[in-house]
Amino acid sequence: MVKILVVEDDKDLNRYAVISLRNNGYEAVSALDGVDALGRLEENKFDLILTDIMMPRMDGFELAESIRITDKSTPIIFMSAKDDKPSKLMGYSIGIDDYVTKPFDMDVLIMKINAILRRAKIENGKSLQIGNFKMNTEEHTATVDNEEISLTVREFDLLFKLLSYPKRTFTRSALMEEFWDYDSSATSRTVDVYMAKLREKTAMCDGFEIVTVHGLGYKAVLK
Amino acid sequence: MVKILVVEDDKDLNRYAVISLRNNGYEAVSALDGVDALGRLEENKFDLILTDIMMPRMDGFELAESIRITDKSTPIIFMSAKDDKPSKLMGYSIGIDDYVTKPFDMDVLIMKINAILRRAKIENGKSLQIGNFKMNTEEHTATVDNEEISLTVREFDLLFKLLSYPKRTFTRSALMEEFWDYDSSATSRTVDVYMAKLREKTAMCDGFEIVTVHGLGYKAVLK
DNA sequence: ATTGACTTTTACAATTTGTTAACAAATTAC
DNA sequence: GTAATTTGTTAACAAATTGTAAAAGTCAAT
Repeated sequence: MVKILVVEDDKDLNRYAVISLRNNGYEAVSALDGVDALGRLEENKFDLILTDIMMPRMDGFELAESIRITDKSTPIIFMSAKDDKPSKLMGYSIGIDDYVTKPFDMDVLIMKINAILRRAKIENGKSLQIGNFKMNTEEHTATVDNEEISLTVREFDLLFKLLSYPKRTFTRSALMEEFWDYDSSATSRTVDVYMAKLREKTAMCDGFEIVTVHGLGYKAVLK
Repeated sequence: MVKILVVEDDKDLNRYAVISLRNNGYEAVSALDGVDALGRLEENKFDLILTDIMMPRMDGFELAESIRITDKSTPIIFMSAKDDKPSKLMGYSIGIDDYVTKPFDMDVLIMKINAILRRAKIENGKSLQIGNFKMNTEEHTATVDNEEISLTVREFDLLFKLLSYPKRTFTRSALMEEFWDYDSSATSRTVDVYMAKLREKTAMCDGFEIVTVHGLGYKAVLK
């Protein structure tokens, strides 16, 4: 599930944005100003940040700058009543991804978010087909030659991730960071066990193969 | 040099965009309509496409759709006098990255382009090509004439480092400090063994050579 | 409480990689 | 030119990583 942080001091607008995002299949969390937002960011990892510019305590510029110090990649979209050029240029120079002026159309904003997430390669679940193998995140199903194979949640997540980025190598720790609880004490060897299970379960797949990158991790390779 | 294709039938605006982009350090090529654009795209690879919507022969929607059939990744920005919502939604659903309405401010457009290109680059890992040899850190692959050669993590790291700074000499201790654990007790002679292995594995490469700098260390030299 | 599905750990074998030592070859210092 | 030093190369051994099966742990549903 894609997580979006909505930072906006106008409670009505905040609520409207959060609800619209949820209706569009996103997980949305609200924050009322920059300071509040930084707190949320410490607790959770978000896939995108949608923030107002003018806010009490800490404004959008300061927030974006503060985020970009440590995090160069999480997409940031500014929303503001200000349609002035200096604000836009300022935002872009800090490293934001887009800018919408209030009042904005929610449908267009959703599309912008989709476009940016697609570019950032954080897609909101979908289906995937490689050779005779299909996966669907909404139904949580996986089939080989239209024959369903049962995968546990972990297996599903890991396989979907690997297949979403074929050829790209993932370290065990990267995978665990993504799919295991922050405080999980599981050994990284656990990943190996899952890979063995996945290899067994996907043995009949003709389109890909799970390859070990010795000393690093695993990757899916198309064939 | 980043190459941008400007597709716009209004010759004055086309020229203005091309010149502005060039002034901002981009290489810009102009096309007058969708058909013309597809022709340019066959000749050349572009890093971004900036296109009008309403054009004779083939409009922006058809062009974007046609591009997205084979190419899911090159960023596309629509520019149009139409500020209507259906056009925007239509564009985003085809898979464009952004939308600017005419008359647009060139400075803001430049910033948008920068933001999108930054995002598009973060997406693909660092890669490197020298002659018939390619390396990709994300995939952790190395190929000579598109034939994959297997490198261990150490070999990969060392080679990538040398090739990232051709002609620059690295001492054994500098390399070990970078790629070995700080408490590693390995002799610096170990590096020599790696260089021997790398020379053997990259013997077929026509673009570079690993050269010993007697008394100092090693460097990659382009040829 | 028991079952059953799933997750995690453990242990050991198999495999791959890293390191060293030895000697040959090349380079430099004298 | 010769000795001293540095580098190239190889192969053997040590160390680390990975595969796998089985045991143990967890947790929710009955």
